[in-house]
Amino acid sequence: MSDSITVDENGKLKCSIEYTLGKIGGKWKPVILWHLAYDGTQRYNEMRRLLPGITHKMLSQQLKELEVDGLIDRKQFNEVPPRVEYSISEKGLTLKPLLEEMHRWGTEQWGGE
Amino acid sequence: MSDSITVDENGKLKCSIEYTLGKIGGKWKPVILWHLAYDGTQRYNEMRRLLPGITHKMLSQQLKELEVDGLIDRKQFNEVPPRVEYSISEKGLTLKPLLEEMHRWGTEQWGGE
DNA sequence: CAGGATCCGCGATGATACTG
DNA sequence: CAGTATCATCGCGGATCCTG
Repeated sequence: MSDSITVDENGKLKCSIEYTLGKIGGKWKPVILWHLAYDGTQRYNEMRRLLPGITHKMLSQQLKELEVDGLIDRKQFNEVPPRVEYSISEKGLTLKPLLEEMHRWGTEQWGGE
Repeated sequence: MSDSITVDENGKLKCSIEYTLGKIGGKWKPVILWHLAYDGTQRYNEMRRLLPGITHKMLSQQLKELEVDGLIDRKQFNEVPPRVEYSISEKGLTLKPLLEEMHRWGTEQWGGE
């Protein structure tokens, strides 16, 4: 059973795995989604604490992309001081099995080498 | 339920999801593993055909890393011309649920936006 | 055929300063 | 507090040539 391959608007070949990688690939997104899915709603600075090593720029950039892709929700309160809460979206919840598999495999293999 | 966080030898924080990303993260590895897992054993040049757009360097590099990590097997035949066959390993097979989830999610979401 | 070695550009990422 | 803007850097990945 091979994957179905198609061609995108730029002539680049894509398969559904590449599509998934495009949405949640990279160093931070799976971890961000994991925290929001299993630790629940978080404020911006709380996210920073959950992701040691991430920079301001990366965090806001990744959050923005995830929001644009509809995988997380952003709720802004117009208070002083400002407050913004991030949470997993309905669509983001469909990633739970994938995130769980990533977590399970990592936990299982860790140290087994 | 939060992920357990530990510290690696360099002082960098890692969780099991980051561990997984370290092993199969990146642009090519999941797709390579997918083909070997579902299309079966492939020769080097067959892999190239299955991965349109990948360069020589990237393919051999990724294959080498996957082999070192024990996720794929490399079988070399000392013939002329040379022949090398790559296949998914026992350990690599444990990634099947993860690969299937990546494939399933990508297929499901594709076009749904 | 199956790769290794080398050079190099650019996008991803980081550091820092600034703002509503 | 929750970002944005700007500049610097670093290494991923591509192009090319070479080899057993």
